Amino acid sequence: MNDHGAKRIGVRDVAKAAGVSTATVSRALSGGGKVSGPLASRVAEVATRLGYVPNSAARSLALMRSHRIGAVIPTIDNAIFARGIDALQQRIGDAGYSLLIATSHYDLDREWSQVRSLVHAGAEALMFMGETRLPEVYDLLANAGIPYVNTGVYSPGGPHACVGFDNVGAAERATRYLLQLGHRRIGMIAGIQADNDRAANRVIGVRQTLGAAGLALPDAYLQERAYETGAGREAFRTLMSLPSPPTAILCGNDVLAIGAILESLHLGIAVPERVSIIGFDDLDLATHLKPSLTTMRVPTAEMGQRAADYLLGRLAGRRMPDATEIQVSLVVRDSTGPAPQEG
Amino acid sequence: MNDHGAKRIGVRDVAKAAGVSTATVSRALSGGGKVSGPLASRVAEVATRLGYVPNSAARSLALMRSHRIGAVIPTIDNAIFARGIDALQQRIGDAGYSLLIATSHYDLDREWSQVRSLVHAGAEALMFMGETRLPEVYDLLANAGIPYVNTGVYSPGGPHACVGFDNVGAAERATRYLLQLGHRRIGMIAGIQADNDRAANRVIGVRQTLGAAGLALPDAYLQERAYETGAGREAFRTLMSLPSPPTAILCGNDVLAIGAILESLHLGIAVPERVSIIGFDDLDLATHLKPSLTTMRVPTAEMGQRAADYLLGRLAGRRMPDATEIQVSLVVRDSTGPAPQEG
DNA sequence: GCCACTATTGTAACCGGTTACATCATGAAG
DNA sequence: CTTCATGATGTAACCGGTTACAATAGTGGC
Repeated sequence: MNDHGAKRIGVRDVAKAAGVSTATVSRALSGGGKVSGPLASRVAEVATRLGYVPNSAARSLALMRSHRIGAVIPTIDNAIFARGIDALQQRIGDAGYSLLIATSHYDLDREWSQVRSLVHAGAEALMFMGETRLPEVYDLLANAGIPYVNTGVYSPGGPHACVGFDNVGAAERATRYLLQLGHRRIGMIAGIQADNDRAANRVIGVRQTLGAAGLALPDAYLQERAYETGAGREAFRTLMSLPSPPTAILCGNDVLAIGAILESLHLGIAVPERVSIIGFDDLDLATHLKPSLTTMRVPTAEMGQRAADYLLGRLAGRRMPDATEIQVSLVVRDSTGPAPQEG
Repeated sequence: MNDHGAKRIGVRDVAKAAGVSTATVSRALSGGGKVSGPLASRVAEVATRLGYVPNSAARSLALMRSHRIGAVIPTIDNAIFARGIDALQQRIGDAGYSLLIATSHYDLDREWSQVRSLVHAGAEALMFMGETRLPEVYDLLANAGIPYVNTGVYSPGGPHACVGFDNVGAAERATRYLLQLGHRRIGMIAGIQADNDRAANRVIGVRQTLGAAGLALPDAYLQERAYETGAGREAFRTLMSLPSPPTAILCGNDVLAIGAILESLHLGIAVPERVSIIGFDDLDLATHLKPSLTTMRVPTAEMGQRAADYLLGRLAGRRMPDATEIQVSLVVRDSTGPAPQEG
C-alpha cells in the first residue's frame, strides 16, 4: 500500500477515535505523566490499534530538535572506521538519536558537499575523522552553531574539539621501539599524506625519531600508498628489492602492514629474522596472521563512544572538555625482532 | 555559537532582507525557474550572505517527504556489509537522499526496535540484509506503506522484494567443485544459522549436494561459528584434529575461511595439499593470502547499488521488479586442489 | 485603445505534533 | 460553606518552508 492510497492518520485522528483532544494524545504518548493513568493507556491502545506513527518532520519542527547526528568518514568500507561508527551509532541510538552517514572518499570537496547535505538534512551535530578540511566546513558549522568533533587526532588547545591521540607521538614510540631492537635501516610504508593529517603526522613522527637518532628516512625508504592490502604488498616488494633494503618497516596502518606480511610470505622473506614489520591500528586480523603483527593499538570503539558522549553532552547543553586523549599502546607480537647482524 | 545565542534565520528573514516575499525566496532557492533570473540570483546572494540554511523539518513537513532512506544491517564492523552500504549511500546520496543507519547485531528483537526507530525518524524506505525477521517488522512496513528490499537473498515470487542470489544454489556449486576435485570427506565451517537465512541456506546447499552424491555431512564435520577470524581458526583446528579429518573444508564466509587459512599456517598443515579450503564472499584479502583463497565471489557493491535503484524507483512511484538476481561466481585460486591420495 | 493571455510576485493557508494558557473539577484548608 | 491549590484536559497558536490562489504587470493581436 502506497501513501497515495491510504491517508496517513495523525494525532487528530487518534484524538477523535479516543474522544479526547490532540493535546491529550500528544501528552499521553510522550509519557510525561501529565495524563491520568487510565486515560493514557486508553489513548495508547487506540494509537496502536490505528497504527499511528507520529510524523517525524512535524515533531522535529515543533520541538526544534531533529534528534539526528551525522558522521562523515572517508569510507565505510574499512574496518577501522567502521568499528568507530558502530560504537558511535550504539551510543547515540541509546540516547534516542539516529545516525546519518556520509562518505568523503578522501576528497575534501566531496566532504564539503557531504557536510552541506548533512546540515540540510537536519544533523544537530557532526563527527569527523581527522582535522584537515576545507575552511568552509568549519565556517558553516560555527555559523550554524552545530557542535562537531574530530576523531583520531588530539590537538589540545586547538580550535576544534577532538577525541583521539597524538599521531606524531605514537609514530615516535613505534620508531623508538625499532631503534631499541637495533634497527638502523628503517623504512616506512605510509598512507597517502595529502589531505590526511593522520597519515602525514605518522610520517613526521618516524622522521623526527630517526633524525634524533642521527638517522634519516631516504626517499626510497618512504613508500606512500593507498589504503589497500595489495598496495601494502607492492610497497613491501619495492622496499625489499632496493640495493640496501631496510631491516625494519613501519607501516602507517594495519591494512598496509598486513599486505607487507602477506607479501613476505609470497616472497619467502623471513619476518622478523630478515625484516621486522610494525603496523598501526591493531585490526582484529593482526593477532591471527603468521607471524602475528606487532602494532600500535588504537581503541577505535572507545574513540567512537567518547565522540558520541561529547556530542550528546554538547547537545544536552553541557560544557564538555574540548580535547579527550585516547591511550594508544604498542602491542608487541611476532613480526618484530632484533635487527639482523650485518653479514 | 550555540542555538541559544543567535536566533536562526529563516525564509522570512531572507525575504525581508531581499525585499521580497517568502514565496519568492522559496521559489528562487528551489530553482524551479519560476522566478526571473536577476531576482533569483539576488535572493540567492542574500541567502548565502545571511548564511541561511533551510529548516529540514519544516521542509519535510510541507513537502511530506523526508528524503531519508534507512538501512538495517547486522553490524557495520564487517567488510562485506560495509561495502554494500557504501555503494548504497553513494547512489541514494546522488539522488538527494540521506542515509540512516541502524545495526541489529544479529538480534531480531533489536532489529525490530531499530526498524521502529528508523520509521519514527522518518525513513521513507528501508534496506535489509537477509529476509528472516520478526513478522511485526513486515506488518509495520506494509501498514505504513514503506518500500523495503532484502539483500543478499533471491526469492522470486516471495512476498518481499529482494536483490541478491540463491544461497543454496551457490553453496551447491562450491560443493560440486570440491566433489569434482575428488574430495569425499568434506567439512564445513558455517556462520551461526539461527535467525540467519543466508548462513542456514549455505549449509543446506552443502548438505543437499553431498546427499545427492551419496555422502553425508556428519555433525562433527559441521562447525558453526561466529563471524570472526579467530573463530575460523578454532574451527579449523577442531576439524583437523578429528580422527578422520576432512580433505576439504567449505566455509560459510570469507572471514571464517581466512581464519582457517591462517590457522593452517600456524599448524603447518599444507593447503591445498592436505586440505582444500573454499570461502564465500571474496573479500579483498582473499587474493592476497598465501595460499590465495578460492571463494564464491559476491558482488556486494553491485548489490548495494541495485538495492538503492529499487528503493529510489519505488519512491519515485515507479513499478519495480520485485526480485533482482545478482550473479555470483566461483573464483578458483590456490587454496583448493585435488583430494590427497589415501595413504 | 482594448482585450486576452502570460509571466512574475505576493498573501496566506497548510503540513502535523507540541505546549502555553485557559478551563474545569476535585479536594483540602480555613 | 467559601477559597485556594492542585491536577487533568481542552483550545488554539506556533514551529518554518511551500504552494494554491490572487493580484499585478507586461505583451501581442485586433
